[in-house]
Amino acid sequence: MLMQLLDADYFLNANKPVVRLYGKTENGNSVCAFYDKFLPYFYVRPNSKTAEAVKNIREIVSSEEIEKFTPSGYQAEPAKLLKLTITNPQDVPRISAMLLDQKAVDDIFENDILFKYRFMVDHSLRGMEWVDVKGQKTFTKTVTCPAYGASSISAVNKKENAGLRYMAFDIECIPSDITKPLNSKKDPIVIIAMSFTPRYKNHDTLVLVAKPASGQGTQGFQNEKAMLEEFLKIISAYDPDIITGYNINSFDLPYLLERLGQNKLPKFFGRCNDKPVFTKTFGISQETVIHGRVVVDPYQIIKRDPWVKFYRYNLNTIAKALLGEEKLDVEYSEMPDLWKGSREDLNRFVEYARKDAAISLRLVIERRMLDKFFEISKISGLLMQDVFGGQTMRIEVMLLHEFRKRRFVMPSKTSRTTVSRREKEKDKLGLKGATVLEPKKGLHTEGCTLVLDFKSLYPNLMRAYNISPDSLLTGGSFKCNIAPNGAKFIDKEIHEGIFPLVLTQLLESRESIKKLMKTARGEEKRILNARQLALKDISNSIYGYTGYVRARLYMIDVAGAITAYGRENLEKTKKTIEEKFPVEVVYGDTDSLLLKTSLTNLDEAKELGEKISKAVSSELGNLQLEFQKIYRTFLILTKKRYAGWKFTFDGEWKDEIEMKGIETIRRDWCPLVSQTMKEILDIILKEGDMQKAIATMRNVLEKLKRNEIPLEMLTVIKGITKSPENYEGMLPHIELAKKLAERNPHDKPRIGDRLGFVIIKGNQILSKRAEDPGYVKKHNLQIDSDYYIHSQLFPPIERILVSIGVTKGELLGSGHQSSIMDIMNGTKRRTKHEINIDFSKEDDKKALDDWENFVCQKCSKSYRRMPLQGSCACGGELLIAYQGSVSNRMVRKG
DNA sequence: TGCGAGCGGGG
DNA sequence: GTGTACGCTCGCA
Repeated sequence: MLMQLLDADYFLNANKPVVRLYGKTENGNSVCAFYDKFLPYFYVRPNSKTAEAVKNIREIVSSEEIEKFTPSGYQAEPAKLLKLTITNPQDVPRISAMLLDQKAVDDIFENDILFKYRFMVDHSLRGMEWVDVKGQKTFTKTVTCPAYGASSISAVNKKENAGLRYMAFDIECIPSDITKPLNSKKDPIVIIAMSFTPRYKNHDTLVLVAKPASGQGTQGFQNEKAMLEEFLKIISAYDPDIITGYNINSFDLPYLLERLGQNKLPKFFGRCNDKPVFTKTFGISQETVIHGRVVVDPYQIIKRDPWVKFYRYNLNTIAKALLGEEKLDVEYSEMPDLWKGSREDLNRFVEYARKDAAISLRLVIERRMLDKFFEISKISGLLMQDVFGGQTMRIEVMLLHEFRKRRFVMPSKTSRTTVSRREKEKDKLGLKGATVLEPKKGLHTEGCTLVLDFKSLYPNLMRAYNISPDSLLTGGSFKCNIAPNGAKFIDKEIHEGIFPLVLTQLLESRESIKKLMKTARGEEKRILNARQLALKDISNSIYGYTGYVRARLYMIDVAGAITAYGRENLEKTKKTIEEKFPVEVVYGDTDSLLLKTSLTNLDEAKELGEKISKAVSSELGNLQLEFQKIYRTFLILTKKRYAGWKFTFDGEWKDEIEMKGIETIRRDWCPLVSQTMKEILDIILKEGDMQKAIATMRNVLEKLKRNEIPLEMLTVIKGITKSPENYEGMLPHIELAKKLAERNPHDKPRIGDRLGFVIIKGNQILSKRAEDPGYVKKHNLQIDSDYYIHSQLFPPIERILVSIGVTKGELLGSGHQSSIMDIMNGTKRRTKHEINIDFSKEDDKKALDDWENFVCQKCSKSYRRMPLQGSCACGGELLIAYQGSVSNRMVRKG
């Protein structure tokens, strides 16, 4: 039997593990294979006490001498290790802790590989790949699908995907006390909406209601319990592979589990009957495991995508942006009334829920949200349930496959103490990051600016210089490459490192897929594209992994060698280009160079860009510098903050204003700021008319002073998430909510309401001066124009205007000295309301940026973002340093 | 400037 | 589940 591998787990039978592989046959049927001939094991580096200790631990059923390479530095000979086999996977942590405590081993390896992955790696099985199962049909009640007792299990090469069944669902709940947030222990689910692809019994959607109701695709029930029972029945009957819904991981699924418990209903709706569905909580994010199915949360996928950023991530914003579709308009605070109201009210509530479920499913299906993750699963070997996490697990499971093939062992997960030691060391010694060339600041309008960048720079550097944990030389004299940071890597003729080897496979595979894509069409082309994106993601993440303190293969010298070669390469290339071509390098960052030309003709500029690309690439040999695009005009404020009027050629020229590190939309900016900023940038870049830009700004300031800006343009909207007394600090919209409640005790703002506010003049602190725009209009109150000028408009726009040499005098120019003088004098006062531009949202586009921070060369002060002046407060030059972690906590100096 | 609390999405 | 993990922004000292 052939099946595509969807999920895996194991259960214990007489204290021995039985692996279960859940899959889909070619016909799209669900099946499960059982395999009981595989036991957990791990490796130790033995010492004089080992033999005795092993003898005394009865759980160890066998001990085998074995030769394996360890990946910390180049080793000519394998190490002599012991492979210890036990029976119950759950005993492994205890037994390895015991061996370590007794100092009965010198080292331990692979003692924390999840059992399902231990099995999969040893059988060369990867998630979403095909598996050949030889064996007999077996009768069991532990799984809900046909089961096979397998005598052998092996990987099969097959490209097609089996058809999958998708179900999205969305629950609606009513709080019993509308002044308090929802409480899953008390507040019932009243509606469950579902959406299916393919259809379920001729239904695209189905809505269950916990009170009598009727209608097309609507089913009423006596109470919550009866409705939940039907929901479980539908899941069982439809048997979805993918369960999805917006934010289901941290809302709908945990809430549903709690309600099932409260109603004394079973929590079994996966494909096995012996393990309930459960939610794991870590920090803030939650994840629900439904054995044998895949939980997909489009919210988490969209939010974590480094390539696409939205300013909000609620379903309405996302659906509008990705589907051109909006939610039905129902406020949380209306829901209790709709639930208790007329038939029409209830119907509106039902249709609201139905649409949410339908939109969530459309996001996943129409936006092909899973294509890339299916490929990541196949490439890394992770099961679908785990591909939505971070890069670390992907890399480690992928490497585990490669390690096994090449007789290497994987170090164990980094202990807490080692993590903090690495953090301290890194903090002290630092890790130099990439070069960011000093920008030729200001506006470049005369000639075109060419943008060129190195293709897969870090992966290719690793290949070119054989940079890898297992090729790093720690002693001995061998033929080697010496990196600019002093690290030595053995010549690849003697030993090719595992990282370069894996990267070569990934990059070559990507190149051949890109070739296939040229002639492919439709579905086939889409899958190829998803695969090349997945390959790119994984190859780009390997460098970051080597400097991530929690990585099993953390090697600071390896990470340092990569960036050192990168810096050397960028400087060299800059020199070469400036010597050979009539261009000036105006900026460059890590792997990119921006070259200013004297050419005003796009076609000529393109020709020059391609010529430079060819010349540099052929000189460098193993690295390719590609011509990307043209900025007809280019404005750079500081390192990492710039905007350009971009032109790309794809049969014809296309143009667009492109911004990096400059944001025009932020949640805490009123629409006036976004609009003015866009207008000014457009004028500067497309018209190059400074006077017009200044006049535009001045015009807005004056209108503000004269109260001529419509209130909508000044309104910031924020939602109330809990009752006012539960807010600790002072927030404008909460203060406003209190005021509104006092004014109108019969219609207080409720949890879930969204309040728009403007800031009015007065002597109280800012938050107390938040006011309802309608109230302001009615009572003809004065808005606080100083606030809007100082705290909203001026900070971002002043940075742009000043960078292009607009002097303060010029802004003062016309006859409004006194008022605008106030603004200028206010620059020092501004710190209080200063709004930092956050470029991380835009500039996260490169995965690499997640790993960077900025360290002063002179005083070693570190910054998470490039300061606005482009240098340290002490005046020293800032180097991009390597953060090597996703948490900003670790960046901070002690 | 540094720290700690609180929020996001969902109802 | 051979677990144990966010990242950013704001107010306040």
